[in-house]
Amino acid sequence: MEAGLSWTDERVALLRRLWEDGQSASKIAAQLGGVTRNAVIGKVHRLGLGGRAKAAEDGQPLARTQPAQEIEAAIAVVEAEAPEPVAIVTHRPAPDFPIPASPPAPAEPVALAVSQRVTIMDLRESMCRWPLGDPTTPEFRFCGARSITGLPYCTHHAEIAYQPAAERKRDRRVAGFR
DNA sequence: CCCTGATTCGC
DNA sequence: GCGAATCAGG
Repeated sequence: MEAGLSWTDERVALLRRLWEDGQSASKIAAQLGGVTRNAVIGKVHRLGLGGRAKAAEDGQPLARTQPAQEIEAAIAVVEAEAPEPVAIVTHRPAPDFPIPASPPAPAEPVALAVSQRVTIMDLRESMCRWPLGDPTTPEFRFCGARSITGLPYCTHHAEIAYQPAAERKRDRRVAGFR
């Protein structure tokens, strides 16, 4: 996949998604990889975009949790890839999702029996969509383990994403972003 | 000086 | 069509 970078349908779909989300050109460029912000801006104009929900110009990007954005971006790509409209899971993570930018722990001894790590290109409907790493880098991956049927996550990450309110209120969100 | 998008124009 | 260089602005 790291072959000839160009404006493939997938990359254009991701570009559209992120741009309309209010992401800056430089951030989009970083996320796409292999292109500069100028390239992104140029493409945006050629696509006839250009106007979007102003809010990120000098303020913050439109809210929404980070994971939600990555997941939506992934879904956008998956949709672009799919030959025909398949039933796509449009789950929204819990409001108080763990923060991706600063993982609880730097690294752990890899006790992960469930984690293949896949890029956006290899992510399939049956795979866990849990984001791993910094989405602004090319190293960004998804968990990729077998997801629970009907849910976007594997058993492990589903536990984190769907914490019962009862347990959650007593900060039981140790599992963090791994 | 950091960043933002907009425009131009050689390729 | 593409994107570096450049411009204008915060």
